[in-house]
Amino acid sequence: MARYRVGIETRDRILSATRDLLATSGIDGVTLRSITERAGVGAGSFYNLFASKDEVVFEVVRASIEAVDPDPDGSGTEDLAALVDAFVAFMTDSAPIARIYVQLAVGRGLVDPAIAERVTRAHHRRVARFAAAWRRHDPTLDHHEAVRRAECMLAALTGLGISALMDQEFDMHAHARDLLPAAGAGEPRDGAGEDRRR
Amino acid sequence: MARYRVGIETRDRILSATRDLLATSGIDGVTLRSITERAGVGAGSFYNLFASKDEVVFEVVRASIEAVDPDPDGSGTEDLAALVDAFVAFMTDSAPIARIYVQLAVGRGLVDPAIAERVTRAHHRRVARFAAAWRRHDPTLDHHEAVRRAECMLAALTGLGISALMDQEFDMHAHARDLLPAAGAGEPRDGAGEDRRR
DNA sequence: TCAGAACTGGAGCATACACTCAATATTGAA
DNA sequence: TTCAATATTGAGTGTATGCTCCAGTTCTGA
Repeated sequence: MARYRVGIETRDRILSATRDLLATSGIDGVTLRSITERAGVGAGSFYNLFASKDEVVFEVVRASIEAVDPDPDGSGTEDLAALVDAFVAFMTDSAPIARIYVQLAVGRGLVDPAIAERVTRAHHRRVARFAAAWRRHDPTLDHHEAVRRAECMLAALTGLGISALMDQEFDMHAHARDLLPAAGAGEPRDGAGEDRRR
Repeated sequence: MARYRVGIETRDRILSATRDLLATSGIDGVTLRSITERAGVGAGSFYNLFASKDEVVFEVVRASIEAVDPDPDGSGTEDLAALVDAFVAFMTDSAPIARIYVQLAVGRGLVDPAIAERVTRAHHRRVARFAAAWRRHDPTLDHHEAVRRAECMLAALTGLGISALMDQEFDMHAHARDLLPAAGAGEPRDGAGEDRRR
């Protein structure tokens, strides 16, 4: 059944109230009451427009993550530094959204198989992008080694991101830079093989 | 106040019931009711022995972490490999409890300041231990550089641990080994920049 | 103009949860 | 044996949640 104009406006108000609450109070700050109060709407109106509370939360998070994708077109030419910078930018510049994302991915992904599935798929896409960038950086790497380095790099970035979300003083950017291979060399500074400098 | 023998036994039953529930049903499966039912104890007895539900959950997680500590007495002689192995052992061998730990630390630590405080304190202790091990490994490192390496290493381990919890196929041990400095060398294989040695 | 679809608020439902308390029983040192 | 300290019980309290229901209002297009 087609929506009337007022219905669409109400829907937008609810989405925007949810977005604000997620940013300011985290995932636990979002209750049906807080949403409807902030949106200035009754519970009945809410359920006239959304099937459940989760539906509106997922919709907001989905839209927010899409909004900060560094390469939504998938042009596939970005280098390692750009990928790392994009990750750092998401974690630091979009901290409130990043916080929600991490809470959903880790806090609920470890419990809810449906969420785990979504998170794992996104993770594998990211690993593939990092691995491709590794091979552009050093064409002698075989596939497995590139994937391995990508996984280690992403793991380190994830851990650093969590540190940054926990501790406002933490300089994620400085730490993340050290994960990159030394400038001009074909060798990584991070977790690869032997000590090549001797 | 000293406990009577029966009180200590009841306490043990509660701890063990909580541990079982955490392992089998995850953090959401642990309610006061489920704990007391499984332990065969009234709610009042529970609160005679523990201040809150959280307290008993934290205690179980703390004990599980301590159980894999390579140097419980704090003699300060453990090397990097032992620390890394302990972290990996906790994440893989005690996966159910590790899952709880990560959910608590990340899922709730990003929201609840009291939990954030605990997590941050534990994190700093861990950084200090890793940094000390770095300096034992390579006495020429200055304090800051050792801390930096410790932070990067722990961040990477955290990220790898999350991957391992999400994906049962993920070989955390293999990845974690690559974070260690090459055997016999004073140089790290991981994210330590060469530029700092000039 | 107006039928009927879409929308509205908010009281109230069912449920779940952590936690309290006052009465009663058990323990163990002296 | 005494008795203060400790342990135990479980119905009850207070609070919070997501969601339903529905009588009344507003909107829209034919």
